[in-house]
Order: sequence, then structure tokens, then C-alpha cells
Amino acid sequence: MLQLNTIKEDPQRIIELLRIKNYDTDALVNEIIALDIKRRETQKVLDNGLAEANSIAKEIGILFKSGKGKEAAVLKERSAELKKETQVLGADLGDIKQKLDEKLVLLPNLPHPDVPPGTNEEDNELILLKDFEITLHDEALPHWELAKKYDIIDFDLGSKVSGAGFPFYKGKGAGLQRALINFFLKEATDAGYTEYQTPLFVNEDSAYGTGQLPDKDGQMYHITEDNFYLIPTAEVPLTNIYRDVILNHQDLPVKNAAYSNCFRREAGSYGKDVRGLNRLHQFDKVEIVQIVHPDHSYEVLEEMRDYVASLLEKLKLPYRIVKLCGGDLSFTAAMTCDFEVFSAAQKRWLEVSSVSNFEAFQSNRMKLRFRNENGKTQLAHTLNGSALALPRIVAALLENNQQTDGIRIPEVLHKYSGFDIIS
RNA sequence: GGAGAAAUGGCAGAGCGGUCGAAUGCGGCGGUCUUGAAAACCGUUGUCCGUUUACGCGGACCGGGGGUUCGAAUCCCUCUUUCUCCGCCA
Repeated sequence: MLQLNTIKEDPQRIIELLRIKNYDTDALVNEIIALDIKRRETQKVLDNGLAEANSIAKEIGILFKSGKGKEAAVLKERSAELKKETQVLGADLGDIKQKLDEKLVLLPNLPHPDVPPGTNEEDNELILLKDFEITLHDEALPHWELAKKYDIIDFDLGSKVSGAGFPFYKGKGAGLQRALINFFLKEATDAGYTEYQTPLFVNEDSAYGTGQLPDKDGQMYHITEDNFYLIPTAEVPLTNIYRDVILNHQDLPVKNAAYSNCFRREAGSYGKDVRGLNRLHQFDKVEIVQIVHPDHSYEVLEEMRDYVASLLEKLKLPYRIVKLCGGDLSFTAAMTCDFEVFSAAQKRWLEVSSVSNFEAFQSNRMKLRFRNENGKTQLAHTLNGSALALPRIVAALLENNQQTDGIRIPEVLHKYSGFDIIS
């Protein structure tokens, strides 16, 4: 959520910046400004009424004590009037505030000035291409065929027991999952992140806090009976730890990591995009989150980017990093870098990580603040990144490392997997 | 799932319906003392909104929401959470 002051300072700038993200917010911004003016006017009148009521109540108390009941009765009348007025005004103010909030949450985050212009992924800016030599033999297969051949992932069984997009991992397939999770967590904790195991269901406030609601309603599984949302990423619980919290500046940066299952409805996805592991309703991911001083958030974004890159280096996967253009940026992000690995048999780049700086957008929603060097409270900046999402890593590992005698497991994983080949 | 108790400032813990934004202790911060530190003593110590160039002033907040009253941290209703006992259970 953008801060009201930012919007008020220069509404036209907001509207123009959001055009970069392909949002037309002209009407919305004007509504917000009008509502804010109304809010302040209403509050002024209400506060005056309440102030008078307060002083009258005090006077009545004094009159009663000195036995002047008649005079008190006169004041009581005035007080009753005031009560009626302030009740109406209070209700109005409540309505206005609610409307204002409803409008404010519809406004996306502003893109950072360094975000490249553009409307879709074609316009994203390539910032690093790291190729590794991959030579596949003649009978090389896409990962969904490999999964069947070596009996390590069963998509059909998943469909039977749950539905499409819920695979079973089996034998060394399950072992590889576990190895990757442990590898990612070990790397994260070595890099100074505190490991968490979080709830997989969150309440509505949390879903709002990180910005999944109201923007991505419909992408999350919703348990209506208890009003829980299944987390689409550990970012949600991991960041909401600090909802309504005021940290000390010495506590920053906060670096947290969590492995979790992630659940996404992925409504409206079809075709080759969803083949095999390319897109699932349930998948595994290690997520890293940082809460930092606003002065450093872009340095931290780079730090996190380097960290994610180091994981892909260690796994010896060909990857590229792209900086998302305005049109491809998510609702909540100010800047995002996507990581894609090359999956050699399907000859596709697959997104495996997204590292974003949300600046104060999430913090403002969550009231996540810190006490700065001058003792003033200030919104913190939040960042997060996948480190990493498993399914597409697995897809690329299987496809790129297949040889005639089986699939080689990257060396860094051996101590976690206990095997070095799937055959 | 059933029965009971509770929820107050960073923490602990008071609070007859009327100067209670809230005693007291601890912690934090500033100072005196000290070569330095500790102890002792003095002072200070919440968040948000509105208004103001500023000092300040006004308002809201004692788990959330609603009600009674001229007036609620204090009374009533409701929700949530925590604790104790019983039941069930990986």
C-alpha cells in the first residue's frame, strides 16, 4: 500500500509511474485524494464535538460533587445533543476511512526508476547469462518421460489421488526433493538466515499484509469454513511475523528463511506450460525474506540476487537473470529480478526464482516499522526471493544431467541425497 | 468437544464508573557522582490521527467489535486468544 502522503505530494507523478506498470489509476488516485480531504474535514468536526463532550462530562462530575444537580441537568441536555452528533460523525468517519482503505489497497506499488520500460516479458532486461556446456545424447527425454522411465515421479497417481498438478515423488525422486530442500536450507542458514517452519494456512489479515489480497484472490486456495488461505509461498507467514511490530534499528536486517509447501490454484493455465513439473498446484520451495533499513534495500536486493545465483552455480545449471520491465512487474514489487534455468530437453527457460524489493509497500499494509537512529518510527523495507523453487530445478536437473546410464546428481547434493545417480 | 479463570504500557503488576494515558517495580534513555565501571541519587520513557513554521493544542487507543451512562480500563453482550481441569488424539 502506498503512503497517503506520497500520493498527496504529487498525484500526477503517481499516475504516470503506474502507467509504466500498465495501470490506469487516474480515477482511483483522484478518488483517494477526495476521500482524504473528506476524511480530514469530518475528523476535525468530530474531534471538536468530542472535545466539548469531554469537558462537559468533567463539569458535570464537578457539579454533582458540589451538589448542584440542577445545573448539571442543563449540561446533560447539551451532552445528549453532542452525543447524537458525534455518533453520526463517527459513523461517517468510519465509512470514509473504510472506503479510503478499500481504494488504497487497489493501488499497486510504484516501479523503481531503474525498472526498464516495457509491456511484457519480451521487454525484460537480460542482466546475466550463465551458460554451461550441455550435450544431450540422441535419446534424450523431457523430464516427464524421465520421471516415468526411472519411476521417480508419478503424475498419474497424483491425478488419481488428488488431481492434476499434485504429483507423487517416489524413491530417488523423493530423495532428490529432500536433498534439495536440505541443501537450500543449509546454504541459507550458512548465509545468515534464520530458519523457520511456518504455518501453511494463514488468516485473511496475513494475506492482505503481504498483498496477496485483494489482488490475487482466486489464485489462493481458500478454506471458507474457517476462513484460512493456503499459502502460495512462505513469504506470507514469514513476513507477517512482523505485522504490527516496531523493531529497533539494531535489529535490522532481519534475515529469515523457510522451507514450505506452496499451493497455487493456477486457474486458467493450459498446454505445454503446465506439462510435467512446469506448473503445479502444490510444490516445494525455500524462501528467503529480509527486512531492512530503507537506505540499504537495493544493496540487499543485489546481495540476495548474488546469493540465489550462487545456488545455481553450485548446482551447475545454466541460468539467466532478467530484470522485469514495468509491465511484467507484480502488483506489490518495486523491482524484481527473475532467475530462469535452461531445461535442455524441452529447450525452454524455466523461472525458478523471483527476487523482489517491495520497499515500504508491504510494510505500510502491515504496519511493519522500526525505530530509527533518531528514535522516530519509520516503515521498513521488505524483500524476498525464492531460494529456490524445487519443481523446475528438478526438471532441469533431470533433463540436463541425463546420460545413457542414468541421471547424474550434482556433486553438492551427494551428501544430502546419499546417491549420485538415478538409474 | 465439555467446565472454569484470565487478557492493562518493552516486561512484571495496581487500578471505588468522574483530572486514568493509566500507580508501583524492572528494563531503556539522559544526567550527577567516579580515573573508568558498578552502586546510589535526579530526570525521562507508548502508538496513531488532526491542527500548528514551531513551542504546543485537540482527538482516539487498557485483546477485537458492539452496548449502558452526562461520563467506562472499570458495568453488560459478543468474538478472539491464553491458562487450568475433564474427554479425545499423531
